[in-house]
Amino acid sequence: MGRSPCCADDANVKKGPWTPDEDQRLVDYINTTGHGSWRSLPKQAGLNRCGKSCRLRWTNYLRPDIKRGKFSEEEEKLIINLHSILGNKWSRIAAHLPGRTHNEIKNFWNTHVRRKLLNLGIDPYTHKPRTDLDHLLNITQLLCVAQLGNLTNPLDTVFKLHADAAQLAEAQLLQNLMQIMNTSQRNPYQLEGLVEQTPQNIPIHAGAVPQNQQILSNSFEQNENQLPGLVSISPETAQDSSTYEAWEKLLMEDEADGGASYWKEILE
DNA sequence: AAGCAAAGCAACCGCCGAAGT
DNA sequence: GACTTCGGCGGTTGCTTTGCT
Repeated sequence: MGRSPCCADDANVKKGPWTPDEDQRLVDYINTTGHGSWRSLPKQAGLNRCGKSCRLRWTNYLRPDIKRGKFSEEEEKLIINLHSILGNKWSRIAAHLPGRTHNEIKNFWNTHVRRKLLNLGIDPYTHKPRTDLDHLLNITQLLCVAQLGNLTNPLDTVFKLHADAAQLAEAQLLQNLMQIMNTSQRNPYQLEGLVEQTPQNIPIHAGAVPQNQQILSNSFEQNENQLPGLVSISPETAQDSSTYEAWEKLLMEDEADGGASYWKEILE
């Protein structure tokens, strides 16, 4: 059924940023009489705004119990943990962070946490290591640099660092490839074998802590010290069979370049 | 100093479910 | 039961600020 757009009947209502005067009017009104019906509030408070806009302004900005300023590390960890359980249920996450609004948390997630996890190679949707092509390409770039270093001056200590990084990346890549092959043995181009377990699919029972609740609390350390398991790529980065096509291309190019295939060697 | 791009954030939009009629 | 109203939520937009060249 849905509902008609808020205040569609009144095209004259003001939109955009709130002025300090409007804020004051809204705060004064709510402090003296309470918000009551949001739809009728603007008229009674002398505001040329729609009720929805007033509610949003109050709940996201003017409420006296709102905590403003930077998120602490504890808050960040809590958000990541809760997101791994609840998914994009911002209001439910906000309920666990006193003084924080769902809008604030959502923005914080989209601007800080999401990028941070992506940089760490963690899929912000599944909270597990990424296997999408972009991420893998970063690893291959790292490998290329390391290979180049070995060719120009194999004894140089600087390049030893590259080599170490390359070993790590290679191992991770190898594991990912192995798992891709294992999960799609019948047809290497088939993605159905990859089981996607999104946070939304995980049932939440009172008192029962889902197994993956602990994932994020130590995923940073996990990412540093051990090779993570494989998960499917996130919806936003999903490239279906193109990922495999890219791999096929890489293998073919590799073979064409040097006779003895470097990638084939790794795979074998 | 100017121009541009990226990041940050407030606010809007449209949908959903609950409650009321 | 059908319909309307309302509050709430998540996704998205677009303006402002910041950082870089």
